[in-house]
Amino acid sequence: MTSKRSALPIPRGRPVLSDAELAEMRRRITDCAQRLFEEEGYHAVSMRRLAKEVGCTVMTLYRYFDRKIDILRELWAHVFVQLFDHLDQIAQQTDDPVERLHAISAGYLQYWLDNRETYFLVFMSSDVTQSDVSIFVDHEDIVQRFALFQISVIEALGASAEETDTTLKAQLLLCALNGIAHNLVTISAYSWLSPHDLVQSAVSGVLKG
Amino acid sequence: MTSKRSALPIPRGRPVLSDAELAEMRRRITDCAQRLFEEEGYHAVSMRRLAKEVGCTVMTLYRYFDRKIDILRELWAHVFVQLFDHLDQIAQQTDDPVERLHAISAGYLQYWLDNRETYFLVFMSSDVTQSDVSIFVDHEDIVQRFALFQISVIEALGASAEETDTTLKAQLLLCALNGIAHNLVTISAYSWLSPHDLVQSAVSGVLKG
DNA sequence: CATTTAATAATAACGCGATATAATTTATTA
DNA sequence: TAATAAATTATATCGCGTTATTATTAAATG
Repeated sequence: MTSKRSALPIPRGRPVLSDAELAEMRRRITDCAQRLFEEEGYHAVSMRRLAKEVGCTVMTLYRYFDRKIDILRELWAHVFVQLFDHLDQIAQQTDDPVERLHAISAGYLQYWLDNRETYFLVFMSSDVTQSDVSIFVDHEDIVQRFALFQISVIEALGASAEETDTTLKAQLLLCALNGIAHNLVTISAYSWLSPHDLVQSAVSGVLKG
Repeated sequence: MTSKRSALPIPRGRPVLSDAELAEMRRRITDCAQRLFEEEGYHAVSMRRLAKEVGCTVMTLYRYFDRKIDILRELWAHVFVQLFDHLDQIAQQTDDPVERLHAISAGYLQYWLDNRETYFLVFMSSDVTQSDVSIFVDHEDIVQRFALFQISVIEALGASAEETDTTLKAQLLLCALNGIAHNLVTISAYSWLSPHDLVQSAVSGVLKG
């Protein structure tokens, strides 16, 4: 069936933006935003300024994004793609499963320590008032890539792995890594032990605990 | 020696605010701010509004605090005092060191899960631009109270404890707990396993890893 | 081409955090 | 009490995110 039963409303006037057109303009905006945010920081770049750089009005920005923070959220996907591409590369460089788990864990943490600004943008820029912001809701494909950790945990545990066990261990490892990153980045004045030792200990705890 | 060698500048006019006066006014402001922030949220309360409630002008607020966020930072100390008073109470309820470590760890996490808004205020309200904000720099007394975790780790490990080892383990445990809290609070839409299991696993990993 | 409808621009406005400046009040000394 | 210097007020300003309104432009149809 290609035709509907009831009469279709005859299209008049300028048509609504196609998905492609919509995506293209959103891409133009986020590309520009990414460059500016990285160069000058999220808060330093105003919507007025971004509009000028994109070559449109502020109102047009608000047609494609409800809020400024939504433009940033769009960039988070880019960040995680880059991060996990990097981790995949690391994972390929060793055949020993335990060593591999250590390597990607260390790589994950190092990424955030090497990109503090990005960490702030991803994990600390949500508005306090909108409490229930969940970062990954709109990006199922990104969530999928976190499976790398559970897979690596399973392989590192070998035959001794149980189903629910590995989910728990993988989630805990991720929480621990995020916690280490968060503390080292935000409470930088405190005399933390080396990231290397903390990661090593976290992985060991997951494997032996 | 009570007198200085060079001539003291003769004090004329209204004297500078004493430390006590300064502290009192700061206290008046933070008391009022705490009430308002808890009732309506940090961003919902403007400096103009806060000034009106305190009974002064906006300019006076800015005399006692450089920025709005500094008023909030002052409240963080209150939060941690309350939290650790609670944890001390928990710690007293059991004699078994391992059980005690589990209990305070669970209590620490539960506090943040029960006070999500507070968690946001403490851990997620720093401005992205001022990257190097370290939360605890000004509150050495608060830092001290985190020693509860290392002490508990040492007691739980018993004779097998080594010096540097316990520092590492205590730091890792705190990172893991903060990571769990952060993930569960901010990425609430994801299907995390239960906080109880995550904490239990984190503590086990620290003790056995 | 005329009509229609969506996209965009242009403009103004609101409350916000923050800053600057000029009164005015307050608490001290001579 | 007069002079003085700090605290405070009053007021204006700035750029910000965001919203609203109105005019203009662009792309389709008949």
